[in-house]
Amino acid sequence: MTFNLFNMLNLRFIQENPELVIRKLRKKNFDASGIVGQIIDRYQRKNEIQAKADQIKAELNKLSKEIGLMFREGKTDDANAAKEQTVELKNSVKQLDEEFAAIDVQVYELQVQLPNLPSDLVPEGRMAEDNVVIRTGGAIPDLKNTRLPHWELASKYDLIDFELGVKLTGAGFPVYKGKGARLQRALISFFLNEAQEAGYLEIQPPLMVNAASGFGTGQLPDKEGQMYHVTEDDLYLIPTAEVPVTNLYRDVILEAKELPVKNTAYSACFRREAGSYGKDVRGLNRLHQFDKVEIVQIVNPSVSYQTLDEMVGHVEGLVKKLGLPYRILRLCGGDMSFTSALTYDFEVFSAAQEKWLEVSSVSNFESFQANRLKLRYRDEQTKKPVTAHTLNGSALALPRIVAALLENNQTSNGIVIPEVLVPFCGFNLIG
RNA sequence: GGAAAGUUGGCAGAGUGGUUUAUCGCGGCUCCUUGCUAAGGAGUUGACCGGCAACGGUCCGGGGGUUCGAAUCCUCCACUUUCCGCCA
Repeated sequence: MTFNLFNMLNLRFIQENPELVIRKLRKKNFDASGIVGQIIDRYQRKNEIQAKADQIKAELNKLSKEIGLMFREGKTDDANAAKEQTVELKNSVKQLDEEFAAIDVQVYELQVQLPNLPSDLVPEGRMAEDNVVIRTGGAIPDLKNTRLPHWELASKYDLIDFELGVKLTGAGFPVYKGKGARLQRALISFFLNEAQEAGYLEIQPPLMVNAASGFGTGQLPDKEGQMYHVTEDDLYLIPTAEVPVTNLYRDVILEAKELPVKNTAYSACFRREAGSYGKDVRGLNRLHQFDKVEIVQIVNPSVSYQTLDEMVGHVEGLVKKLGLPYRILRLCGGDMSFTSALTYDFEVFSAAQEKWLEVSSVSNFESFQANRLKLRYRDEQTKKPVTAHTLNGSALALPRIVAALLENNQTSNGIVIPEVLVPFCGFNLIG
């Protein structure tokens, strides 16, 4: 579920802690030594230019005011003489402003190249194999040799029609039918109810967003190719509800007492998955359109790691209630997303494919996203705006959950529906 | 799709070239009053950048321009609202 974002570290923090930034990013296998040095150099130059420009602007402002007074008092000659003085100052300001704008772009371009700093809890490592399993739960069922993969079960019980989806749209857009469709609806309701009970406010967001929103969460400009783009109206289909929900708080200063903000949203998610064809795309394993319930929190920085644990606990509760065998991984430096400070992935075991499937990714972004979003809260003591911490996680994404449910719960009588879902879908067996 | 009007601080809403340092109000905050009492009075009130600070600079939808000086004039763009048309 990881979807790379593209936000940024605070400049002043980099300036004050260059060694720390370099050391921490080494864990993400990122050599920041060059960029950090350049940023500090450019940033310093930028500040020098601003100081100079500000000083000249102050003089100009003062002069303009005086000229106004002279005209009013009829001292036309004095005024015209003063006018001539402004010419040179204006030229200097123009030159400095241009230089400032250019260097500002340079700093920004360097700044956005730096990934978020990983938390100290992040394990060393380069790839998925280096992720650390921190917890496992549930029992892997002992299925007979007659076990079927979910795409065959979907066809056998007429739950999901992949070919019809191809006819209507294309690969990766399945059609859910009958009990297959009702199971989808039941899962969505179950996940939303659980989130509501955990204190999350339910949001029903637009499924299309404008470029400003795509930019706010960082899909743009870097990941443009991953989103479906409606060029006629310049809108993007959302790849996750995280985009509209997080953007609710773009350019917002919250009151301290409003924290924590806890939002949940169901949405269809659309991903082009460009370049990811090949293995692991069979059946429900990787789709262009899928359903997901997302949870998002905006919190005071002092409690964000506590919140992360709470969110992991929430997701763990869901997979437990569904009776699926699962494991929780703490992602290593090399496997984390660009924006995350600490990420836990949830995987469920799909017993016919005999594979662990990622069904959730829960991350603390600390202030990395909030910096880009200009999402702040007003500190109760100082009354000044402070960058908030943001976290989000899938709770949960449906397709792989369905895959695992179908495969793990198959019996000679049919597919047994987990008890928690029965009130939502109205049946306990697909037979 | 056609036409018109708009976009100013948390909200509302003035401001058509120079004490605008953006009016007044509401809301918020602080204090006072507690015989105007489901009230009254006084004061205060944004963000961003630089600076230890004093302070300076920037911001009136966005970009460009005119001017000694722009919320105000010119220009391009975006968005919103209303009416007409269409329509779940």
